[in-house]
This record gives sequence, structure tokens and C-alpha cells, in this order.
Amino acid sequence: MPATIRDVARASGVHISTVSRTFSAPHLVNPETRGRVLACAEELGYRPNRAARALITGRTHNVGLIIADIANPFFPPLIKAAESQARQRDYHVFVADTNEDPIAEEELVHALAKQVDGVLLCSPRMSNSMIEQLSREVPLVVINRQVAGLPCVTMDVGQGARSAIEHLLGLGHRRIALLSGPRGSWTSREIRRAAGVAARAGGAEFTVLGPNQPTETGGMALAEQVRRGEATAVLAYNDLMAIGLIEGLDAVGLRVPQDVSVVGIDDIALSRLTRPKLTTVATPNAAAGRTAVDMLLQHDTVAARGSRGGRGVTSDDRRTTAQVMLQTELVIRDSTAAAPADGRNRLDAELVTPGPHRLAGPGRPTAATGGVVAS
Amino acid sequence: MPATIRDVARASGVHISTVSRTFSAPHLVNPETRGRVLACAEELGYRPNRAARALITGRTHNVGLIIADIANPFFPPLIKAAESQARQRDYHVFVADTNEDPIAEEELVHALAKQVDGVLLCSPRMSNSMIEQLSREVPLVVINRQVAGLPCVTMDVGQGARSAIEHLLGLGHRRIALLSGPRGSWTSREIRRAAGVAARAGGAEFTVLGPNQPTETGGMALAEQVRRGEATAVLAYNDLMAIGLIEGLDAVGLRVPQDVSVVGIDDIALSRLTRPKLTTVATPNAAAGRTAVDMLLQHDTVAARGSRGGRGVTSDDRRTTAQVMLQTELVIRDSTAAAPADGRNRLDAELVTPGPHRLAGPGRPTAATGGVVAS
DNA sequence: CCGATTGCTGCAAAGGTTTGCAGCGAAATA
DNA sequence: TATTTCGCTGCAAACCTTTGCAGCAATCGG
Repeated sequence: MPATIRDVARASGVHISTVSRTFSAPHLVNPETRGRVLACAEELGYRPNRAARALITGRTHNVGLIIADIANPFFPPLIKAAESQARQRDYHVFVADTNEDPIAEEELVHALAKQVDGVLLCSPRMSNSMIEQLSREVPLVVINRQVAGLPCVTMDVGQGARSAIEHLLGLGHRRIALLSGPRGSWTSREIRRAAGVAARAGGAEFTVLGPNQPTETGGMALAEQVRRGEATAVLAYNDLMAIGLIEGLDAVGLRVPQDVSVVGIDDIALSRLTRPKLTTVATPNAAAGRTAVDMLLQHDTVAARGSRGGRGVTSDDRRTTAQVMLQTELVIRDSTAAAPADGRNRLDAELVTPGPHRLAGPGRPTAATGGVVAS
Repeated sequence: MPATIRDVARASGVHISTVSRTFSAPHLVNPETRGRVLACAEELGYRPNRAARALITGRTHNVGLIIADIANPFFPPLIKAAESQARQRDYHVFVADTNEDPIAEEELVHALAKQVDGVLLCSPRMSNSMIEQLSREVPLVVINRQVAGLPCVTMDVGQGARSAIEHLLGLGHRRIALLSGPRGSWTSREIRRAAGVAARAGGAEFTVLGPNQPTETGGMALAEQVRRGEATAVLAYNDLMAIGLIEGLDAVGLRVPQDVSVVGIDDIALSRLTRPKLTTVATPNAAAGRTAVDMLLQHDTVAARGSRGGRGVTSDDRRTTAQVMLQTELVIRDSTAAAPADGRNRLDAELVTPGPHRLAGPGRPTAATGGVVAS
């Protein structure tokens, strides 16, 4: 029923190859002919069959986007951005959810490999070696993780964690706990490293709790441990955990920020809506999505695989595997305050009244253009 | 580079058609041969080229899922469920986001039409006639809207709204406002209708505010109007708006639930985390996603389009276009309380102390099996 | 006026798979 | 034993598009 290239050719009295060229290389066809073809195509509602095109060009004009958990509000802005960026370049996006399962990740890449021109691997939980292996099967761009030799886009959570810790130190906190993220998370390791260094440099005690599920539940479950540890400030792997923790602390009788200060990471929309509003490290996830798509689709793009005999494998395999790191920014709201003045935790007494203002920068870090770290 | 069916055939010493049948009709091939072929295929890492298969079968084994706004936490559970259900049946899902734009919706359906076997149209904002027109281009299942003649899966928000209003009436509220949703939303119309009937039946004043953007911001912006209208209770189109409204009311000096009771719809995860915890109507969105996929993929499924000459159009075009409606359930938490006792709003004095308990049913309405409304 | 160039179009192969049909040997039936 | 049946496999067409190459007419240079 749907019109094929042949129908258009017949209707406009030209050969199918002319119709094809009308779309893929308009400058090669006589303007008059072109007009006629276009008119007929419009009339018949012709749309090229992508499967047939993919078969011969080796390009599907699809990209895969593999996400740890769509329900985590961290991801949707990234997905949206990636999708709209791809659409602008006439690509479509397959979104797949792994439920934080490394096995599912691997299977998904395999399943998608033949069907897409490249895969965006977002917050992968699998091993580096597995990622490298998969990258031989299909072009990959990794988001939220650095893998040597592969194009990556990350956010500078190390810097973010450092800012957060320094903010807490400035408020007089000297017993700081970190709620780490899921096993296998590069981000979690970065945060841990940077926060640890900063905390110790500031002369604070630093405890790590985890690994944990990066959800409200995961955060809530840690309230009791935090209470027992007598930390006066907590940095959480993400906002969801921070919010869950606040809830949990409330249940065990600790108030935020009076008794305990809590800092999240991500600045999801939700963090502005809970009470208290969450102090958090804003990450430019929309920008990350856009950037990742651009990196995957650079050079008009991703070398066609397995195309027409002879051609194809020729040149240009050495894609510039850039690694981009985007800036983060601490946003101070109401979940952090001066350390409680009840004794040993209170080494110096900077009494800062925290208000809902920002540490730096005017607006949301949407346009966060990252610095290229490696080439 | 990637192994084709031909490579497998060569390696196992059979014709390609035998390899093909090994996968698509195993019972037709000798177990011994089959084993050999399977082994070789495994060895070579062979995976059938879906584009080539699509070309001949007319089935892409992909489905499209068009969503108004991924960032709205209402949708991710639905997306996840749809995706995993599809994956179980060896289908993949294209997720696309329209940003609540009817034009984008239409374009997306067109763009996807040739590339998928069917489209799940979730919370469409476009007109019914447009939907009908598009359904002639590609099989459609509509979610969150009833369109005559098309398979639909909806949630009984009418019943939900009624329960909510009755709950509020029971608490003594007699001035009730409704924050309606976006223009073009079937759900919003249903809620409005049902809530209006219930409110008037209970002798309450009923005002409608809207249409509005279905976001926190949209809800927050209405706080002032709610204050001026002197409503003591508000039903919002969704939880996001309800939460935004609570925030906004706080800013204009009204406390929830002491001064104003607020009820949301959807029961997103967030509604359990804000303070006060939100009283809301739980909708079974995961079930909706699963059901919609099943409906689209029923009959092994969606009649192949434009297949091999002659065949194809033959039979079975009269798919049973069922319309399924899933149950909803009122979940009472902390954002609703007895109407303030300061006079005219307080017609009868049922003093109910609302606690965080449920009105009915034991657990989350996950398995909400809906009744078939039409056939 | 002849040869080369240019601009446009047609031809046909190729891409990887599915599937109706035919063929083949062996077993079952007559 | 002759014939049908059955189980399995091979053959080849078809799906729709892209693209290198060839051909053709008209224009240009000399």
C-alpha cells in the first residue's frame, strides 16, 4: 500500500534512480525534473523505506541510548536533549533501560548493534574491558564514565564533590559521611575520591557508606547508619538518595539541616520542591546528551559498516576520540546549615546562615560548554 | 565485517535458506543440521540483519512510543513497562518526546511510520480526527484517551476524580477548585466532567482553573487564583501541579492541609516524598504500558504491511479494537484534612482525621486488570 | 565543422534475508 | 516391485533502495 520509489518514478516518468537522486543528491538532477518528481512524491505520500536504504548504505540512521534507569529523574533531560539533537540530524533514538543491570546492558548493546549506527552508553555499570570489547562491535560513546581510547562525555563531579565538601567545611562540619552509589559506577568512584581528599585536607573525619542502590529507598535505608556514625553532614551520590535520607533521618528524629546537613548531586527538578530544598551539585545533563550525540554523529558520520564490496573500510577509521568533561556547579539551598554547636564536632565557629542563593553563576548551567580534556 | 547468513551457510555446509529456517522455522530442519548451524552461528557471532528481514517481511520488529513529556515522572514507569514487555516479544521501542506539542506529535508519527510496526500514542494532544487519519498510515494504540474505532487503553480517572471529590466532601469542603490540565487532554476533560458532577451532587461550589501546563510551575502559578477564589480544597490534574500548587500556596501564606486541602492524580513516586505527603489518585501506568504493547502486538501480530506480492492483504484486517480501562485508586496521605472551621465553608461537620492510610486495596495497584469496556 | 566537455538520465548490480516451489532420497503404502 | 508420501534441503525470486558507470544530447573550444 505505501508508495515506493517505483511508484513515484512511474508517476513522474523518470527512472527510479532519478527519484533516488532527487532526494539524496538534488544537485545532480535537472531542476525541472526535480520539481516534477517532488510533486509526485508529495502527491503519493512517498517516504523512502529506511530498511532498504539501510541495507545498501549500511547506515540505519538510528542510534541507541542505553540508560541505567529511566525512572531516575536524572536521566530524562539527558534523553530529551539527545533525542532532539539526533532528530535534528535526521536520526532516531532507541531508548533502552537496563534497570541498573550490567548483564542487561551487554545484551542490549548486542541486540541494538545491528540496528543502529552507534550506541550511547549512559552510566554503564559493566566493566571497562567489556565496554572495550563491545566497542569493536558498534561505535560507542560513553556518558558518565571515562574509558581509555573511547569517546566519553563526563561531568566534573570531582570538582562538584570538592565544592560540596568545602561548603560543608566552611559551615564547620568535621564529621562527614558519603553515601556512595551503585557498584560499578565511575561517577561514584570519582565522587568518593575527590570528596575524600577534600575532607581530609580540611581536617574532617570522612566515612563512606555503601555501595547502595541510587534511589530514595537506598538513601532512606542509610538514615540509621548515619545517626549511629554521628556525622553532622552527608554528601549523597545523587539527589534521590539525599531526599530519601532526609526522609529517613526525619523518621529517626534528626532534623535537616539543624542536626544534619545534606548535600545531593544532580540538581533534579525535584530537589527544588522537597522541604527543605536540597543543596546540591548541578550537573549539565542536557548538554551531556547533546554533546554525546554530536560526538557519535561527527563527520557526517560514523563510518558506514559492511557496505558495498570494496568501499567502506577504506579511510577515516581513526575517529578523533575526544573526551569531554562538562562543568558542574554547587547550588546552595536549605538542606545545609552550620554544624550543630554541641561540642566536639564544632571546631571552628563560622556561623553562616544559608539561604537559597547560588554560589556562582547566574542561571542554570544549560550552556555548560565543557573543556576538552584529552584528544 | 559482521557475519551474514551466507557466512554461516558456508561454515556449516548448507544453503542459506536452511540457515534462515533454522531460526525462523526450526521444526522444518533436521535436528542434526540445526545443531551444526546453530553452533556455527554462535561461533561467528551471527545475528540476523533486521533491516534485510524487515525489507522482505514488512515487519521491523520495532514499535514507536510517543510521549508528551519524558521529564514528567508520570511516564517513565509506563515507558519501562512498555519497553520490557516489547523486549520479551523480541521487539524494540523507539521513544519520542513531543514536548506537549501536537504538531510534533503528528510529525513524529509520520517519521516513525515506515520504521515501526505500530505506534503507541500516549496522552496525545492532537485532535481525534488527526489521530484517525494517522491510524490509516500505521497501526496505532492510544493510551490515555478514547478514540472511537481505535484500540485504546485508558485509566479510570473519572472514577478517581469522583473518589477524590467525595473524600473532600466527606471532610466538609464545599468550595472546591479544579486545576485542569493542558488543552487537548482527554484525561483532563474526563476529570473535569466527573469531578464537576460529583461536586455538584455533594452541594459544593466547583470552579475550574485552566487549561494549564501540567508541571510544577503550572501549579505554582495558580496559587494566587486559588487564594482569591477562597477554595478550601483543590483537585489538580496531576501530582506535579499539586506539588507546585502546595509550594505556591506556601508562598502566599496558606498552609496545606490546614488552610487548603490538595489532591493530586497519578501517585508518582515523588508524591510520597514531599511534605506534606500528597493525597492522590493512583493510576496503574506500568500496567497501561504493558497492556498497550500487548494490544498492539496481539495476533503474533500487526498485519504485515506491503509484503510479498499477492499475499499480505489477505485476511484478518479486522483486528479486535478493544478499549480497555484500568482501575484507579485514591491514596489518602497528608495533604488533605477537614475543611477549616471558620464559617461558611463548613456546612456539615464530619471531623475526620486523615492519616496516611489507604482507602481500599492492599498494595500498589500494579496488577490492576482492567475491565473491557467495548469490544 | 570536429572533438571534447558538460549536464543529465538510465542501466543494472548489490545489499541480507525470507519463502514458495521443486527436488531428492528414504520410508511407507499398495 | 511400483508408487505415493514424507522429511529435509536447495533454488531463485523478491523486498526497495543506492550508486558506479555508461550513454546521450547539447554546448563549447578550436
